[in-house]
Amino acid sequence: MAILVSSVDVAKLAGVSQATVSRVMNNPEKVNAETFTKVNAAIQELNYRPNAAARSLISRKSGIVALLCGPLEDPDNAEFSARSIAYAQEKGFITEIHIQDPTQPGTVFEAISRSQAEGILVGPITPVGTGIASLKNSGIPFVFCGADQHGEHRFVSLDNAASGKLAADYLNNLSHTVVGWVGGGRNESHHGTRYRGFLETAKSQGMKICSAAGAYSDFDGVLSAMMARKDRPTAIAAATDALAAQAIDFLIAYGYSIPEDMSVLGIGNSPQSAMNYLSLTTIGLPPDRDIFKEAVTELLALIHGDFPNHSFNERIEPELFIRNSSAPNQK
Amino acid sequence: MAILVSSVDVAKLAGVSQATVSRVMNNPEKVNAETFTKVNAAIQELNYRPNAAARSLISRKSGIVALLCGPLEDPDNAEFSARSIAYAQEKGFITEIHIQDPTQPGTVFEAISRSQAEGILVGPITPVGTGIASLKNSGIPFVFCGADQHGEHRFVSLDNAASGKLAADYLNNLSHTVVGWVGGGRNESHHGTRYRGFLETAKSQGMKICSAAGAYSDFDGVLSAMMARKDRPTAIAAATDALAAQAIDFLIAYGYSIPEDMSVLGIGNSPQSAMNYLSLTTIGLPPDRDIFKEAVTELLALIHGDFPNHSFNERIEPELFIRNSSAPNQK
DNA sequence: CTGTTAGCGCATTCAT
DNA sequence: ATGAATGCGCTAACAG
Repeated sequence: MAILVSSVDVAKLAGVSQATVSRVMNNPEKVNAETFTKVNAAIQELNYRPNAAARSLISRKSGIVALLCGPLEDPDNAEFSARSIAYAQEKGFITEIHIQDPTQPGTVFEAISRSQAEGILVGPITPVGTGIASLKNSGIPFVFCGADQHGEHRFVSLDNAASGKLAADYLNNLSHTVVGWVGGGRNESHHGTRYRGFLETAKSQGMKICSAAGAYSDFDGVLSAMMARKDRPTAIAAATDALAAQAIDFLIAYGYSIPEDMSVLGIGNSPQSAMNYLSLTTIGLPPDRDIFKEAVTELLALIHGDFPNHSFNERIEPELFIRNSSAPNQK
Repeated sequence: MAILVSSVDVAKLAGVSQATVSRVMNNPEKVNAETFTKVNAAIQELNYRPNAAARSLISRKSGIVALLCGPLEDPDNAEFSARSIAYAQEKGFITEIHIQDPTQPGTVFEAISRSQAEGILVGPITPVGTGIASLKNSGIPFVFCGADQHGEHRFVSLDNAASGKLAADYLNNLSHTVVGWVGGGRNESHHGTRYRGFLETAKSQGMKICSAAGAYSDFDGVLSAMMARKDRPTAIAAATDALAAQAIDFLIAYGYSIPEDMSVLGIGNSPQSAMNYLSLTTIGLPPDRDIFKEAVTELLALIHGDFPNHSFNERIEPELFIRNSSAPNQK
């Protein structure tokens, strides 16, 4: 923010009042043609740029929306921000990003509550009660997108519990009776919800579950422990496609063939999962649903004061995308 | 930005002057203990948050750095922003992102020049002369990271020309004489530089080059055209790992085995390339170099007014990472 | 059509 | 230690 020249400087050089400079910037039609060119010349000469802070101090609008999500190294977070930013920018908003530190999930809420943002888009995060309360108290409108929603807030998301159920049902249909789960240890709310949906259904069908509290950091150790068991699983379901991909990476390194030796199932239907070198069977949104666009649209409507009272609770039924990482149990 | 309550409101409730409220926020040690608690109580009660716009209007500091890069669907851009944002946030800065629309590469520079940002980090983009000039004129300090640098600006980047040369040399050593190139048609400056380095070296070694102006959108058509030739290549080099991965995806779909039928080589040494299901031979930075951290550090030093005159021109020698997507030519 | 005036919310003198 | 006054750069009445 290097403001070297103010509208007063321009006014002096152009020999007009500061208000006229302001008019040239905002209401050009309400100013005489020759003064307009005169002022514009001064603007060019001094390379004048209006101070955004002063503007928003008056208008109470910053033109900024805030994004809140986990580290962008996680492909789910990357996709969330990529898509949301694109839509917001399309609508004329600048986006500022706040990354939640998994080791201190609470701190980010303070900064975001103090920000100049006109609205907040909450992506996949580790929920913190006081943090959500802080958001609410800030008075800034917010919408959840992708993560599970806690409390009575607006949200749009894949039905995570149903996705877990679908994963269990699918593996059960393939006759897998001992199955692993990867991702249960992560704090993101939607991971847990997916796991609970999976666990519940799998248990009700008499399947045996090896759960692994897998973080990205110690993935190999976690999966080693799972596969070292005498009754090792014949299939692994993961909370996300990225975790499923990591599982495949591990299994290849340890000599397994996919899907002959092991079936692997993801959740998310990420672009990556469709690539032929991965070809991951996964569970995700119907292709015609774009939750990122829907979330941004809702948030901007809130910012503009439209439909302040209409409800926005979109929990979307998942679909199964069968590819080459899964097969019937051979044993 | 929903400011419901100002420092004046707090002052009234606490029975003090507005200046005292300000002191409580910024110089707590310079205020009596009991007035401090009294004011704090009022702050809590009214849920007061200082207005960031008013603050930066006075201090001329926004605590914001701007990022400029291409669409985050490109993994290179995603990595750039992921890493940069993390470092900036670590240092107490909020990051706002500006995405360059490849179809209108010039427009983004206007918005970014007007932003409140204290500094700009320029990532992989399509360079536009007037845009760069606009950045310079804004008076906001900026640093290039990853992309090729144009003019006498501060930058840190892989040596893109040398990377292209290294790619050609490596394929030549593997006895490939007819080789394809993917990515030459993209506008990002570093893609072009990689291509020129590749082309020059390949030609000097008598190799035959099939260049494909590949965009992400019509990738299949472009690669089909290349592989339909009678003298189809035995190896393909790509401007980025992501393009190389797409090439592999295509080749698998068309029945090729990697590397038996075709060698594929990327540039970037992305995290993805090391995964066993891809195992992409690639060219990238030495593992001990972190250009994102270096760029952010340099930018913050500029913002803080440190070393205003020291040079920052880091063009880094590439390394070769041999994995399983490449093999000697069998023909 | 243009100039004058009055704040937006806050930090910072200067008095007291 | 605290209050009154000033101004950051700008927009929005209000006069003329």
